Amino acid sequence: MRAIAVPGSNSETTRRDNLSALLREVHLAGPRSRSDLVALTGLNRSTVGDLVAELAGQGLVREQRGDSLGAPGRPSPTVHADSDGALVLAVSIAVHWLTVATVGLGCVVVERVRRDWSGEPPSLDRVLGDIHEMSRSLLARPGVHERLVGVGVAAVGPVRSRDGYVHFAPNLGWTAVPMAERIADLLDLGVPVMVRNQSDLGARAEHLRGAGVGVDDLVYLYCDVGVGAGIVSGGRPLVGARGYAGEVGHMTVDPEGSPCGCGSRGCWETVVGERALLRNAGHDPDGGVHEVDAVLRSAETGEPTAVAAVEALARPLGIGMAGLVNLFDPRVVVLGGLFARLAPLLMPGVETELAQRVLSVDREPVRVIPSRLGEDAPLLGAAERAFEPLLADPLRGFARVATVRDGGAMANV
Amino acid sequence: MRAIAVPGSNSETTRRDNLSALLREVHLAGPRSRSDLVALTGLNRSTVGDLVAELAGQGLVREQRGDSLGAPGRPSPTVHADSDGALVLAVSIAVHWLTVATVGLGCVVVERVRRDWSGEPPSLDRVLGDIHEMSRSLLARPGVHERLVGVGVAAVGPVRSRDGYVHFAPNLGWTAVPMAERIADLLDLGVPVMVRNQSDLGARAEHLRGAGVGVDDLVYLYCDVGVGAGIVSGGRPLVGARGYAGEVGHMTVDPEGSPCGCGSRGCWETVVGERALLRNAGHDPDGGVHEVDAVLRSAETGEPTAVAAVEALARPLGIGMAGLVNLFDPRVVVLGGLFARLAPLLMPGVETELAQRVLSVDREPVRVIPSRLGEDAPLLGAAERAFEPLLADPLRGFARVATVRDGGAMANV
DNA sequence: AATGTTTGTGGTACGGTGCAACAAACGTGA
DNA sequence: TCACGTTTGTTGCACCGTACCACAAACATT
Repeated sequence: MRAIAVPGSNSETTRRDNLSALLREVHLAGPRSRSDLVALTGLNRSTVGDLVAELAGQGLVREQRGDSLGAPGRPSPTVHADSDGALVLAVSIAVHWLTVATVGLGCVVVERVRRDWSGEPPSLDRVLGDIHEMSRSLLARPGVHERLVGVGVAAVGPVRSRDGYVHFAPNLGWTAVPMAERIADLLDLGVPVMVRNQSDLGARAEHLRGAGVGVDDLVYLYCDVGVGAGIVSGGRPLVGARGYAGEVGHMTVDPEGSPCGCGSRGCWETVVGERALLRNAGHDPDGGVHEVDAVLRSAETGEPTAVAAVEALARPLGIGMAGLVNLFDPRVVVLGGLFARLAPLLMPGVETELAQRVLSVDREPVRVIPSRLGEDAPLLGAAERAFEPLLADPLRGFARVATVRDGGAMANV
Repeated sequence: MRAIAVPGSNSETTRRDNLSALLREVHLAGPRSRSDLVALTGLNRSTVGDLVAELAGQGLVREQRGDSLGAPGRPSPTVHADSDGALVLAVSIAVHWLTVATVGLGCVVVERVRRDWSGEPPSLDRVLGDIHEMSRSLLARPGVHERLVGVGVAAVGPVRSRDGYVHFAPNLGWTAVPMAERIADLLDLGVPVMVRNQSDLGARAEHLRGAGVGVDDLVYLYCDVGVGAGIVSGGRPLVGARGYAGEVGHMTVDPEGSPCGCGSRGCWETVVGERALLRNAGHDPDGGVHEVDAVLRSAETGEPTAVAAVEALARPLGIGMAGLVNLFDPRVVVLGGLFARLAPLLMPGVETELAQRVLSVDREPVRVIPSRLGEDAPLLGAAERAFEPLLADPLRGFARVATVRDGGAMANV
């Protein structure tokens, strides 16, 4: 017989779902009066009072005397997420830098540390060592351990969602890294470690707290060195069967094009990625962040070859983006990473291709906008992902787990 | 304040969800013993008994004495969906033909009528007239009206899910058709009329009852005259902000390619669609179904130019498919419509491109398989879509609606 | 200061599922 | 043929969660 299709509901699931809805609301949307929560959920006043009291008892939310804003009637107390009530450790691994932060409920960054790498891409051991060291200083603060509910990691390359395994990261030269397991062993915290692709987490952050708030269908295009996308469709992240969805960088755009690090040729990434920009500008394609900065500064001053190098990305970017728009029908495309920095120079060329190639149905044109969270998007997305089990079940979120590498049931969330 | 994010749960929603889970199970998976339902849902024996009794009271399911299959213990009665308990009218509009059917719960086709068009594509009025006439004979059967819960329509071209509006259908020469409204006015049945794109509905049918049963992540590639895709991700259909997701036919594959009916140029559809096949074979690109049959028969006998014409589709098909696989990370790609008929000849070339261009992470290779439902897929998907409101809320499914054009809350299901 | 409005609070009612005991229906083995 | 173990339906009751109602508290208005 088939596995459980839809597990049945009972009073426990009802309670859990309602607690989850309230905690998620104050976590994502900020402080809310209790009467607002009544209106939002449609639940009864007494029920909301009871639920909020339970969340407050767990230390997850706090209530403050409501201030009357000139309205008649008894003021409703304000409920807000307690940023000390639960914490996560968020890690963002990029090709050129590493960020580690402790983040409190409500997505409040408590403390953050960043380390830049220059020259050659760092080895895996170097990165793991840095994560270890930087985390230790953050976790040493009093009370942090007790309130820690998870670790979220944004990684370069395709990540298998089931167990946070990174099969390869061509732009870092890594292969076969059981990333979640390595980090879990390293930190030994007894909380779940969730590893996801940086683009997927960037999309999550922009959707929940950035340029895509309130937009349930968006495509987030991210360029670190390679190019990836995170897709939110119907308010849910698109993950795919194993977690590899969104690998737009390796769509073939020219069957006879240049070889790509992935083994194929003519991948989109070879014509719109960081290396393509540097090559266009006559710089060393592997020059890294400093060379990119140099090209950007030149382009901003109007230096012709630099401007031309940037603008040469616009057409293939626009053509590929048009395909993505036809595929996903998003309301918004958010440009992240390098694309966000290049946005002013890229937009005219991109818009030209979109106008020509997006299926012109009745819709208002797709809005293409730069990221609002910038380089922090993957980090904040990692934090949000780590909070997810607590938000889904506020009473069990603190349970220490035996298996610390992701969670089967929550693999595709 | 923001709109309701997550409506609260109470005992009513619990009851509704559990009734829905049971009805959906017997509708989709066929007859189930009550003890199976207990195991599947995790609900208590008494609860399942009560729920089944309520569904039986509504005439939606029936119980039969269970036959003991040599196992000890009291036999559990078999619960099966009552195919007379609820009916939908399913309509499938293709470029070359039209099918109308009444379909009972459990997706039992009660009666079906098909009409082929030859020569020029039919006018909108002709099609609507045929739908009217064919439906009337099906609906004239005694008892049909009372048990009818909805109308599902598979249409050519992008369909706006909110209201079933077809902005244009280039392969039929239609523009600006409020299809759901037109059909609702035509039939005047007082039940919701849901119009969706044929590829989206084909994907739904293959997912629920065809080649993709049990596969929660699949891409369904459908070729009627144009090329479209229906995507199921995480068990849910991908719809996009307005319902236009999956328009793969108009991804640019050659920026300088031939012009397409959509106004752009170099669209995928121009190199892998029906017209491309006929052009490759030296036939009239607009020759329609008879010319296609002629090419297929020649190819099957090994006639070289016909074989070459088919095989010439394989490479661009494989390249584009590789991009889709990288984007969606499906477990299965289902070939529908013309692609299913061409599958044996196309597969070698397609597999070559996939092997080269799909990001070779640890996954087992994507399986590319032909449709199991063939030309019926969009029809059955339309039926499934029409059953959805009943399955989601078995007690209210029979309520006659004032607004018969789709449903706001269920627009993106 | 009186009044109307809005909201929190506490007690009770209602609905849904879970549980335990019993009965029914089967196969097995003496 | 009958006693026994096993599995499952059935029934009455307990438990849990939310809804409802009445009342009190806290505000603005007049």
